[in-house]
Amino acid sequence: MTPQSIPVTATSIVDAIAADLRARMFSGELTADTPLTETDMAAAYNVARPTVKAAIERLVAEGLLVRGLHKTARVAALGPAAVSDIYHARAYLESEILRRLARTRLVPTDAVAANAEIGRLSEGTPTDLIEPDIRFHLSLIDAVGSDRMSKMYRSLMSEVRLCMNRVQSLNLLAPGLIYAEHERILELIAAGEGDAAAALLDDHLGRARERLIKALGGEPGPQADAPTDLLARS
Amino acid sequence: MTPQSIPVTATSIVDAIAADLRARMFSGELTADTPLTETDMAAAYNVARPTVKAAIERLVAEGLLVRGLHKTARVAALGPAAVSDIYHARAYLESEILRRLARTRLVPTDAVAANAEIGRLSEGTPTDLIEPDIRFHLSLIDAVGSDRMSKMYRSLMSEVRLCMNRVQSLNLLAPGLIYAEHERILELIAAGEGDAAAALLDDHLGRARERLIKALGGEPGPQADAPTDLLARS
DNA sequence: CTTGTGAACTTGTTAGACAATATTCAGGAC
DNA sequence: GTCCTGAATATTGTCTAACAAGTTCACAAG
Repeated sequence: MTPQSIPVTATSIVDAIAADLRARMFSGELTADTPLTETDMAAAYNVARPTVKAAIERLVAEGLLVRGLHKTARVAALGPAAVSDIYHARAYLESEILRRLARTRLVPTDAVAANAEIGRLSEGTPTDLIEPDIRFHLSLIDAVGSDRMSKMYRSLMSEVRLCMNRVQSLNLLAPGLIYAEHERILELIAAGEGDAAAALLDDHLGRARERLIKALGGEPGPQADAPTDLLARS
Repeated sequence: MTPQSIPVTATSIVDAIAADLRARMFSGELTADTPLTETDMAAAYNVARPTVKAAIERLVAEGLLVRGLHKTARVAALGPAAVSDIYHARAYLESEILRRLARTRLVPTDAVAANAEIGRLSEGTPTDLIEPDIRFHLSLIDAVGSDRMSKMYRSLMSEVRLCMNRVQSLNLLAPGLIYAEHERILELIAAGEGDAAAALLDDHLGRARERLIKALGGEPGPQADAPTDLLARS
């Protein structure tokens, strides 16, 4: 999957640099608010400035970097508000997906395999659970076969991975509970109970959201969305 | 509470060119498969090639242009498979949104206004209905207050606008019916009947999808899209 | 008719440069 | 001492010119 050679000769240099920067952000080497000066990056990768500039702009479009006009790009510092938005969006996308899967009672085999791996890793460190957990949710989305849905959800998950390495104390994951809830979700899909599956997922993601926000030092406000612009219609 | 959001239009040349190209694609001036050669565009806009290159790459990331390595970028030719994918994704996003809105029984005022405009335009040409129709659906999404959901839905709608001008015979829109169904959706939200609202929207978008696919000369298969020439990016 | 060869065109990337803007830091006013 | 002001520095936005690498198409050879 990941292009292995750090020397940037694989496909497109811009692609390679963007992929490398992404990996370094996910691995925690590049922490939040780390500035990525174009000239420095160009020197580090031994390429010209426009090349690394294109890679940076791509990551800005993905939301992993932030930059203002004439300002140095920095690794996005996803705060409580961003985490809340990301997890709400995840819930919106995935709960509807569960309803559709439940209609056909189709249980993706990849999701089963990913959760089985989570079950086996109950003794490992919480960090090891991140990858299989992401695979579990991604396989559910991919099962509906919509390229655009998969792409959108992957974009959200990349932001999740970015803010995951902000909290060193990853005790926000309870392996046994996660495994059990995933398993229950798969059962509800097989049983055709879409509403129950969606409700459980809402709870599942809602608790993860609150824990992550608390770990980031924010107030876990249950909603705090849509304050204006709404009117009851009689 | 919100410290930012002062609408200063800090515009760069790249942004301006990207916006202009987008507008020209939506207006139908740039039709599907139109090649956008970098040197030609640079000459047309009287800017350097890297500048227009950045604008093109941005539109490629948005899915409005397609390009292979070392190949000229062209306006995306959204075929039946792409339209099916786009409308399914729309349904996934928006039906869940309707369920959440119905829980609080809050009807966005912008959606009411947009549909009222549709009602007044029942005599106009079908093309005039596109803008208010898009505004109607966008206001529903925006009402939940998730920046990422709004961004994702806007991305889908930009693709919709792009393939709209491929079909000159826009008789796929029945103004009266659209107005009535929109109104019914708002009523169901106000009544707290999320399931019914989601089901009606599914039908609403499903019929629009089939008409559009038929107008593009494809088979309106209910699901099961064979991935064709989507996103040649490596 | 198929297959290769080559020229023309286009993009990928580099180098250096200049202008515009942001940031920083020193110095002066109170 | 603190705050404001302004110049020096740093960084990005954009341009010009150029070369390398790849694609497309016409055309000739088999």
